[in-house]
Amino acid sequence: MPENPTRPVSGDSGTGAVVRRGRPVGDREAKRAELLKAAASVIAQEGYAQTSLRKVAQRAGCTTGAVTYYFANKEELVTAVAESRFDSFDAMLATGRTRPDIRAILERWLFRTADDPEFWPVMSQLLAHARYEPAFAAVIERRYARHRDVLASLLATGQAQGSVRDDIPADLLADQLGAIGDGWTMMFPIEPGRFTASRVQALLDAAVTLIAPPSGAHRTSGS
Amino acid sequence: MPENPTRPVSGDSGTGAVVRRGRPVGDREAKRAELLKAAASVIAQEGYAQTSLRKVAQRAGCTTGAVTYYFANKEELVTAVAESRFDSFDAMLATGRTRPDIRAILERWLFRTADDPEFWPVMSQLLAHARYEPAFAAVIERRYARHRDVLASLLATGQAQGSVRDDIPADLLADQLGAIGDGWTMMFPIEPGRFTASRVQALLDAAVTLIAPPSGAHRTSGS
Amino acid sequence: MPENPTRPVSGDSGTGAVVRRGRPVGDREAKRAELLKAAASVIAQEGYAQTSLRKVAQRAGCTTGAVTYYFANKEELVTAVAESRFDSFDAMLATGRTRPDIRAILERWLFRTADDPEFWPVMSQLLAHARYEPAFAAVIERRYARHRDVLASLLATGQAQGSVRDDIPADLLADQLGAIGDGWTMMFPIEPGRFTASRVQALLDAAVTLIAPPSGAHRTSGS
Amino acid sequence: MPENPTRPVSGDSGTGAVVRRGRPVGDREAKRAELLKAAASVIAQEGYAQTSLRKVAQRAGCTTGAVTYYFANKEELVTAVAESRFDSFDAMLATGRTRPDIRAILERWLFRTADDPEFWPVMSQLLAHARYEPAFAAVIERRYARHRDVLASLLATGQAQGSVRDDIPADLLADQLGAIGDGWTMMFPIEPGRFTASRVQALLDAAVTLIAPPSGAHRTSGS
DNA sequence: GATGAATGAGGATTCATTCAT
DNA sequence: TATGAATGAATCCTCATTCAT
Repeated sequence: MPENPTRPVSGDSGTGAVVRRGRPVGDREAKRAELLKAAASVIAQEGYAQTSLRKVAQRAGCTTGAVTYYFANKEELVTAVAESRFDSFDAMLATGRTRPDIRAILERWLFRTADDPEFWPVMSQLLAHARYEPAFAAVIERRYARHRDVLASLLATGQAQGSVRDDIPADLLADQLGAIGDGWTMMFPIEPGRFTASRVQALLDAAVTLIAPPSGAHRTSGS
Repeated sequence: MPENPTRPVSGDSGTGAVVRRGRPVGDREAKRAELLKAAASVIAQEGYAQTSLRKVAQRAGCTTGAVTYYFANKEELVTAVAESRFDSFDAMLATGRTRPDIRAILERWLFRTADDPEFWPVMSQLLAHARYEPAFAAVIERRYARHRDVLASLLATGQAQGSVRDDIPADLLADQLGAIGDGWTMMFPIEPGRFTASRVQALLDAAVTLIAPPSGAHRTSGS
Repeated sequence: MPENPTRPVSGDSGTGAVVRRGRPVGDREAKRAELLKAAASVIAQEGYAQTSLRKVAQRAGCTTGAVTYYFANKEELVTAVAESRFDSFDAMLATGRTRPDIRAILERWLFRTADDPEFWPVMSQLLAHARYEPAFAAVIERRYARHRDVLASLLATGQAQGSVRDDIPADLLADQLGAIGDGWTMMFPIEPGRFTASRVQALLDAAVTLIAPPSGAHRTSGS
Repeated sequence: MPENPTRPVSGDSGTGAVVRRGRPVGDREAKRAELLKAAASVIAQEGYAQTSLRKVAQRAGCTTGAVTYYFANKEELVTAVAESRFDSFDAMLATGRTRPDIRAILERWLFRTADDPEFWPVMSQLLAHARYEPAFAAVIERRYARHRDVLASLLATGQAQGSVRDDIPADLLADQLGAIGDGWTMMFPIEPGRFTASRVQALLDAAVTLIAPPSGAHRTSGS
């Protein structure tokens, strides 16, 4: 009988690369990552309510027994999916952290879809379900708080440099931008047609203008 | 074990109406509204994924058969719930339309919870599920488009009057505010503790400041 | 009220095999055959319209879940029943093929009940339902065509040997005999009392006389 | 409360014409005939297993209450459908009874579809279900016995006139022809494509040849 | 370590029937 | 006379979970 598989994964497991350190065979983490990928895929394509362990197993090309072997139960699987998504989001934010270009960061923040088209659908499903799965809500709360802190300190830096308006505290600005990101996360899967490239650019310009210092305001164009 | 089906049920169903076999007064719409209320309540408290017709029936104090009598299937029920929620939101917006105070409108818009504490949870569940129920996504799209138009024209009026910044087109501003509202709709059920009255006021102030004309910017306080 | 699902079931399921949770010996085909037998039995005794997966499960001494585990859905189960019936009919025809006695063959063909008293009722139910289950009609068509071919070639041989009238093409004779078999298949379950042994013998004699060469006609006696 | 509606209809009600004698309004029999037609139509198109009172009511353009008002229960409705089908079959046979042309009679007997394309499907469904509905089997038995008698006496007449072979008793011949008719009744709905006009003619010729006196045998052609 | 057979509760939906109006 | 609201059991099917192998 395996050791209790309830131990959460804390490594970066969201980039799709299979992590292989030490023993290269029978890698438990690799198998878990594989299942997480399959689970995220099912959630994105079928919706949380229609996600079943059976479908995840089929997508991963294994048996139902394997899923419950690697994850104690459904809740644990879903929670792990959430963790891995946040990992991948964190990795995305970390990229190019060298030059803190506020526009580039916002772009990644608000339209976090570049490399992973399933990111938005998955996150919207997880967010919606968080309220009803306490262990799961905890993950969201913890990770979101961290994100808000990162974003707030980024904005504070911007305010100190004069590139961000300082008539609103950085933490409130971070909350507003976070809410905008969440709002788009929800709407994008429903109305993808409304989010053309040019519309996204215009929305981004508008967001930058909103948080720019008053003197730096510049006219943006609608779609 | 089922009860003898020939014995008429005479218990109180909760609304004070006595439930009987046979043909009661045919107030079809009232009964539908009652069921919609029950459905919304279940969705809010249990989440969409855990909502079943059986639970809705129990909450409404009737049998499952009664639910499927009034609504052809689950999809129809849920879609009707969505419509009714939008109706109540529209009614809320219409109230006090006489003086278009931008702050009051935003308050109602972004924190649409005053009279209906279940509004946010229900909407967040419906939004999340819209993608996977086409008939349902159609309702969302149609209603949201209307809302955005209303908000955009409101903001355009504000721009003409000088109370709203005009360096961003009204439709883009409306989109941003809509996204903020959706974002909070999602987060509020997950982290209600974060949305204290004072924090909500601060967020509202910040939002007003964001869309105010540059010259009218005024310092807001964080939480 | 359901029993505690953690307690393993240990009762005898009727066939002598002890039913247990977990992974038993994986004799998939044997279990399927067992379920098919149960299904045929239910169809024969209750009629297709009153056949449910639950009844099949009860007859087989297992749970409904087990049935849907071995057969994706009802249609697949019923189709498999049809195939297995045809298999058994084919096997019956093949028996004693050594001496092609036309009367013995007809007897087996028209009164295919010798070893399996449920054969007629099952076939009549399946036949009647075939029209409304395409996947199922396909099985019937394919198998019936083969049977007609076998019968026609048999009759052609008889014609060549002079034991079968040759003023009617063999394929038409085969169709007529096939129709007679189907007709009796339908009527036997409804009026079993009419099919006494002597009446069956008389019908068989009459059928043989019908297809005998004119010169070989001999007087048969009624019931 | 209406009088007990269990009294069976015994008039000719199968030609589709609405019977109106005496009081022309509120004609109970007319309404029943209308419902019977709807029921037969549903049985033919959906199959017995998929026939529900609701569907019958929809097809007839009335409420479910109306159906249970005119027929005590489903069994009574179905039994009445059977009676009406036999009525229409009897009427068909009675037509042109003046000159007892054996071939014309057989044609009507075996291919009773000329004026009512739903006749075969309905009869095949009713036949298949008869075994499991005693009240219903009784109707079948009684009516079939009458038909066999009619056919047997017809054949006996033919034998006396020398137009039918007399080496097989008339009652056995009638049974065989009846079985052929039933067999085709079953197969026609499943494989309509096999029953082309020319094939039907060939089958008919073959049947006539089968029962013709040995000396009168003539070569028929296959399809 | 990993499988997959089996479970049984619960899912949505359909149904024949009842009966107050 | 005729309606249609309401019932509750039964339908097929899916599910997370268990566990002998």
